[in-house]
Amino acid sequence: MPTPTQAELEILNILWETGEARVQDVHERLNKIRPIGYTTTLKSMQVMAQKGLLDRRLDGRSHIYFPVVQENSTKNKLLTKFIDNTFRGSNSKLVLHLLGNNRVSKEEISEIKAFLKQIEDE
Amino acid sequence: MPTPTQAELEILNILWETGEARVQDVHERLNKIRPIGYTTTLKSMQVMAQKGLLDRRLDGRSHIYFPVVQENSTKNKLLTKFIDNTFRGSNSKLVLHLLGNNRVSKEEISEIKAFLKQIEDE
DNA sequence: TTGCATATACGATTAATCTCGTACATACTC
DNA sequence: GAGTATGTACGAGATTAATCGTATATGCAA
Repeated sequence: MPTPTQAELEILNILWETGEARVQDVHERLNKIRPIGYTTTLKSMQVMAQKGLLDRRLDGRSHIYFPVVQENSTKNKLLTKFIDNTFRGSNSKLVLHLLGNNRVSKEEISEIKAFLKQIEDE
Repeated sequence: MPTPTQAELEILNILWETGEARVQDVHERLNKIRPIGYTTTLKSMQVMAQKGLLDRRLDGRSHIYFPVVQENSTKNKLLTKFIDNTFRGSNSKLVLHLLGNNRVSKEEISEIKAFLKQIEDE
């Protein structure tokens, strides 16, 4: 299972959210964020299908694409790799760095606390 | 201030730890982790100096390199970018994902809790 | 002074990613 | 049927990152 590149992850994020979509739909959403050509989006999705990240089915003249790889495991891989590279594999270093330096909202801190409590209870 | 690439970050991590080092020293440490040619390390460090990530001074026939960019702010940038790309900018999503899926040791969880408490007390 | 060890400098190559142009095919409309 | 809109397929260019070979310089030892 290959890991997605930057641009591919953007597409996956859209498809994980919508479940499935035509190239046109994906392209419209991408294009709202940054200028990008239609054939660029198309090509990316074709490559992704070829890599096994996506699959597709015919619908009239066009294809409908959907993710093959799971959001959870994919992001986990990316996260692990990032932590290895940047924080030498230390999970807590990452979290402390985040909490200590970035502006993390109170809501976010509450969420984290609640989650820790939940883990604790198990 | 440019952000370091993958390979550059490896070098920075060494230099942040040691403060400064000769190419030879950096190369030895890199080479323990993965096979890499001496001139590759050298070239990377030259490029980094040229980019402003490192600076250097002469010491006999060789150069001694040291970081210009700070560890904290550099990792913060990388982290922010990663969260934007992977978790659409949500800090808590990242943390919940991490705690929920990766194996995080009890020690690490304790560290995180202690840090949260510390923040709370402010 | 010859030769080896240790440096630097610099160019070139390779690979991956991202990008888009162009060529086609197909369907719908006038 | 001609023209337009909407698709796909495919190849090729641009950029960036990473790698290493080769050419040189310099100091030291035999």
